[in-house]
Amino acid sequence: MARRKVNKQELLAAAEELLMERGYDHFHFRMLAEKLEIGRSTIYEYFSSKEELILVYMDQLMKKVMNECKEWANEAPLKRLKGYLSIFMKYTQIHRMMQILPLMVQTVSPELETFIEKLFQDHQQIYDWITEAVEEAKKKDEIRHDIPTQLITAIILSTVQLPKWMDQEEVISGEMVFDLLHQGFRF
Amino acid sequence: MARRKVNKQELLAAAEELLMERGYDHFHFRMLAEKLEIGRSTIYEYFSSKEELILVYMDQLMKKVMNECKEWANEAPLKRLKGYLSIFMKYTQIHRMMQILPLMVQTVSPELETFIEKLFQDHQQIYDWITEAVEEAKKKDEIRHDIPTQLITAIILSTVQLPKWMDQEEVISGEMVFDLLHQGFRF
Amino acid sequence: MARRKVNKQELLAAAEELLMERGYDHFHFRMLAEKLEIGRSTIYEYFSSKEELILVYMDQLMKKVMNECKEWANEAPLKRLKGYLSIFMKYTQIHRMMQILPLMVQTVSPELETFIEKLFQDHQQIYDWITEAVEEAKKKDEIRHDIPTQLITAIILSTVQLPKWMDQEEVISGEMVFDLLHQGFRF
Amino acid sequence: MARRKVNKQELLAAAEELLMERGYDHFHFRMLAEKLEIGRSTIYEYFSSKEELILVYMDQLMKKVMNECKEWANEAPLKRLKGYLSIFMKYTQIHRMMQILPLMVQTVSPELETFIEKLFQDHQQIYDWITEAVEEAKKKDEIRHDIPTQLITAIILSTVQLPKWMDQEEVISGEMVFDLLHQGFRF
DNA sequence: GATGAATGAGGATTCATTCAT
DNA sequence: AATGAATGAATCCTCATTCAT
Repeated sequence: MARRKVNKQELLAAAEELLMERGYDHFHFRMLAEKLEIGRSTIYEYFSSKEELILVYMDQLMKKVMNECKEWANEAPLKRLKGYLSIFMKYTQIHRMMQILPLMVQTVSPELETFIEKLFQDHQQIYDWITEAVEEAKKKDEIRHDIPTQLITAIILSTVQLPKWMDQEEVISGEMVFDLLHQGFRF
Repeated sequence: MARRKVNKQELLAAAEELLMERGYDHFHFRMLAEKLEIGRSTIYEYFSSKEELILVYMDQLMKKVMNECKEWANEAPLKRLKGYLSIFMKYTQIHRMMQILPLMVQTVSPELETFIEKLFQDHQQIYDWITEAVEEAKKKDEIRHDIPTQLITAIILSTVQLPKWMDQEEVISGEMVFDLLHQGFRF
Repeated sequence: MARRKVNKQELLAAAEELLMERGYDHFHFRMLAEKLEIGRSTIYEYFSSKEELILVYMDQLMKKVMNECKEWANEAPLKRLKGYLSIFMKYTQIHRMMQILPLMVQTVSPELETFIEKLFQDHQQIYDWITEAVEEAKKKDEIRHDIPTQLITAIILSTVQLPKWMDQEEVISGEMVFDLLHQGFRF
Repeated sequence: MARRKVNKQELLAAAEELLMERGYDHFHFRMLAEKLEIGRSTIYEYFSSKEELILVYMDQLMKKVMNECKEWANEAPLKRLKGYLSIFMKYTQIHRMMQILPLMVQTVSPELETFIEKLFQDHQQIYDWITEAVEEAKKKDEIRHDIPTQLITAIILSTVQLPKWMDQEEVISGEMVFDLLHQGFRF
């Protein structure tokens, strides 16, 4: 009776909030429907299953991150790494997402499996971009050779969730984190 | 009928495995019972609810981590940090656990709320130990003053999940990660 | 927007196909709409409910069968029976329909109940025509008196579904089935 | 609170009644649960899905029919046919069942598909037994050679639903139907 | 203790149907 | 006349939990 009008983006935005607040499995269509004040079944006009909605959401998120990463593609390797790092710190959700993904593989319908694979590939792509930058930097003797590339890549990726570990709303710039990793915290 | 003897520890160990494999929400008593070849209802002889089991598991894990941390209490601050870091890398599960915890607050029965609070306090305790060590080190001019203590603490805590980001079985020592954070990756 | 013109007959024809393919309960308006490439809600311009559509379809089918039956009305009883039999074998759908009908009684809205009754009456009418023919034939000593009229009627009606039991495309003439029932299969 | 005790057979028996009364798709677990005065979810302790329950029911029915058929295996062909015919008239449900089966193929999970195939094979088996009997009888010149075996088989199978076409409770013996098919209804 | 059996509460989905354009 | 969008009611199913033995 009440509300007549939703669209995919609105749904995805509301879903993102809930997904972050409550986590993957505490995320129900009932909640989503209540939040938007629409009927539960309305959601099925836009997404054919809960899984599909989540995957579409993840896909959009991934696309945004990848596009931002691409903007740094032509920069010098260290600058590029700094850029990546700032991006990751901005999209904290990605980390949760990559934890959820493997769990979904078990539940999901075959049609959606391709989707999941694509997301894994995208993630791998990002991983590879970092690796490349690190290796270029090593070639230019800008990064120590005695630290495995993998470890550097991993530590940069793990900044994704730095904000979670910090007290509340304290804002930390990518700049500063990069500096910490680059120079070390030694005096 | 008297199928098998079990005990709390066995239950907790099996629960840990499942919890790590399938995540909090795909963790069911049915699986747990099957894994141990016991009746589902038997579990209730040991834990009065699923939540309780999980919280007890978390508590034990936390205790282990805290005890290992205490062993380093009298070391010099930098050495202590290195020690902490190695511990965190060993107990990757802690990270997942700290993600689950806030979700549980919403669901849990009042009696267990105290339990959750205690876990948060424990976590805070660990956080404080790191903070202390960082600050001592700063006082001794062993750590740069221009980096917020909070950020250093956070980055040390976030190593907890480094192994997750790394290619499969590649083993990274706490030593090396500490060195990376300490000296930086610059050439 | 003005996607396509449809009319009642087109709808009924498409409905028949689906009804035969998928059965009463797997018959959905969504399918019907897709098949005709029209909007789902458009169907409601022609039929006020799913039940109504099905009943109208049945009614038309019944009318066709009855009309064909009437064409044999003035023939000699045995010839008439042979005629009926050929008709029934042609309209296999009738059998399914008569199975569905009793199920609908339970679900249908009061306005449509009259409709259903009418269909039952039509069916009864056909039944009566056969009965009449059988009895006339008995009177003329063309049919054995020791077999209950009811049984003969029933067996003639049951030929309706003979084609279903036969291997795929094998065509059997009404002529031959009548001969089988008439002479028996004994050598 | 109320009733504590059901078993598979009780469930299957109740299911049969409902299945016959309401048809395949108007058959819900809610009804079944209400009929037995048990909780709906209790049914899932015995059958992992609605489809499974129905298939198990069908399987049992088929087994009964086949066993009764086997009892006639050593009789002379005509007597055997008479036997079969009586059996089919007794198990009217089989006809409905064979109509439902093809519809289920589309809905059912892969594990149950094997089940369905088996049922089809069983049905084919029965079909083959009739065919054999007819052919033996033909060889002995007890059945006319000018009627296709297939047709005779089909007409015998179709007796399965004779009772449905007859007025209410009027009982017709297999004996009599066989006689009708054997001698024909001609005077 | 240990268990099998029963269940309620809650979530995902489907589908006929309504309604504003 | 035709439709897209929204929805409620009904269904299947899962799972933590209880209870009698």
